[in-house]
Amino acid sequence: MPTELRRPERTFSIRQLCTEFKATPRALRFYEDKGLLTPARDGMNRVYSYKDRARLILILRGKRVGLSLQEIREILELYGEEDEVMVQNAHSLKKFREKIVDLEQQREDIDGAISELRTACERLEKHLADKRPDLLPKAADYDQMLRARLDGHAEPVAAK
Amino acid sequence: MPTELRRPERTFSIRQLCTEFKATPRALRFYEDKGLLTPARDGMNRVYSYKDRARLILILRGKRVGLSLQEIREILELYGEEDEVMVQNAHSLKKFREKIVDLEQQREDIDGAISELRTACERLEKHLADKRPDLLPKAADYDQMLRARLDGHAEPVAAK
DNA sequence: GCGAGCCTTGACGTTGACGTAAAGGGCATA
DNA sequence: TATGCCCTTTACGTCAACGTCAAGGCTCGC
Repeated sequence: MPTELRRPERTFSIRQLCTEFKATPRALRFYEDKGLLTPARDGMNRVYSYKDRARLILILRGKRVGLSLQEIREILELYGEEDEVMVQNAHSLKKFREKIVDLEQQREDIDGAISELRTACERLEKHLADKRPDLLPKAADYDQMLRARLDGHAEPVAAK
Repeated sequence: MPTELRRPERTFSIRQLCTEFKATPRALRFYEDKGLLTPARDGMNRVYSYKDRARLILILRGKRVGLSLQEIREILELYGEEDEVMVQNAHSLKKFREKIVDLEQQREDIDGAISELRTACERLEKHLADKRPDLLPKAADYDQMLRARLDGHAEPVAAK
């Protein structure tokens, strides 16, 4: 086989995906149990396709925004059946619309929480600066941490 | 007593707060157990002050953005002790900063999720328009629903 | 041929955030 | 005085989302 087995038909082992996304095998199997993933098999072993990987990305992001696995599954199912016996999909549509409203609400909540945390931080900082200036951490550290996180995250986690 | 016992010193029963914020008595007692609320007592009964109510609002919002009760408690504690024996608060500061980064990440996730859900909705709508136009819900309904939610929400839930 | 290291399938344990049922007290209205 | 309705505490149950063994199979390298 030639060296070019790059993007298109690549497959992944469970461990590859796990280290790539900082998940655990147990979690991936659990998602499979719940019908969110259905990787192929090579004998006994799971073989994940690029599509599976894409689904996993969606799953993880869904989780981060607070969707239940159940909700995530419903969304994912939409991207497959496309033209199945869908009569009750009017129901799905309604639920999705509601979820959008929820998420917009959540966005506001987050903005609020962020500004509150910022305030709390400022107060703490001032307090510390007054009484225990020795304990003040370097601001630069956080700049660095922030940058580090903003690169990686949902997209492949720095697979070293 | 005069009819004006409005804003300042008002107190609330557990049920009042529950119906106002769509919580359950069990939940409020649970928060108390965990040290997030400490309402006064009238004999055996809990009496919530305006400050307690404010804390409750923060608790509920914290929950909506995915904070654990533990984390929420730490934030709330900051708004009271102000100048206690705080040496390890440098640690809190660090944790809050990290949480801010988390939340900013989460905001991005939500934006992504929203646009994905919108796409999903559009596809579903088109599909339905094609095959089962009879099932299409009226768009106006959602305008209404959206408005209804954007008024109420974290602030008092329409206490009818 | 055998240990290391990957994988598999059960099956039970855990944690957080409550739900739910039991047993009782306090006040009001019929 | 009895019937509700609200409150209380104590205690056990539940649900999601895994974690954590246990027991076993494949395959590589030596």
